[in-house]
Amino acid sequence: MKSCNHEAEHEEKARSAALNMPAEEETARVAALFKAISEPCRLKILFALRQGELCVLHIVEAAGGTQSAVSHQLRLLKANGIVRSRREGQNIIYSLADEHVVAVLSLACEHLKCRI
Amino acid sequence: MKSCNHEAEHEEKARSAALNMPAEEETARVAALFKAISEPCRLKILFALRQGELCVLHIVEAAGGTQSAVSHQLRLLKANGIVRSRREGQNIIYSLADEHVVAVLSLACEHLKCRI
DNA sequence: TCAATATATGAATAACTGTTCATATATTAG
DNA sequence: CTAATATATGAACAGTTATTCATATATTGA
Repeated sequence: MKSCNHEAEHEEKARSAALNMPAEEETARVAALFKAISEPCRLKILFALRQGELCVLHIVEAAGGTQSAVSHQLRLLKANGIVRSRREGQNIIYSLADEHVVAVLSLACEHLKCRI
Repeated sequence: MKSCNHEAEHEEKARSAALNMPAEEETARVAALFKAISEPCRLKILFALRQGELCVLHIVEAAGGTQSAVSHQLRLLKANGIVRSRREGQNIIYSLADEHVVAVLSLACEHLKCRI
């Protein structure tokens, strides 16, 4: 495998890109955040939570799917610090974890021309 | 499965969330876009392309991995409208497809405090 | 304490995805 | 035309992930 022989300008870009490539760990962390909204099932859950905090059954109503499937996804989202939860009587109330998450969802909404 | 009996405010939110939930197809489309940057291997490729257009081997240099793996990922990215390509002699030159993609990557960079 | 409700979770399965290896295609130089 | 270079791609495999089913736990009301 040999480096292709474009104009030097391109070589320059390649070097620059390699140099500026973020650290492995950072890349993985951001990738994980985006992964949360890269599956429709989770994206819907997070969209629902943009309305404000919701209990599990209300999330199920809004986002669809079975209680079990939603619960599994919520656990995953929580494990990745994307949602948080608190108990209120019989219910567990979920909400978006931080502004980081809100910002990413806002961008998604812009792309969707979302009216939320 | 019965609707939980929170305050009416919560019921309201659930209805609103269900009502404002984007269409299945739109959700899938956005999910696909974010999916592209939800795996380190692709995220690196896209970061490299923020420098400007690059041929495959230069992408390999910058993002790592084998030529074959990168080529497979490029095909996937192109199929999803995230990168585009043009031939220039022996080389195929790739670039980010549109401002949509640039915006998403910028957000990722902000989260990373990326200096690109 | 007992029944009902809300939520979580382990195990199994099915579907999906990334990588590798070998090979094919396309372009250019000689 | 031939050799070398650049890129693409099919098949196989491994790893990951979403869903389902059954069941467990926790809370409340009677």
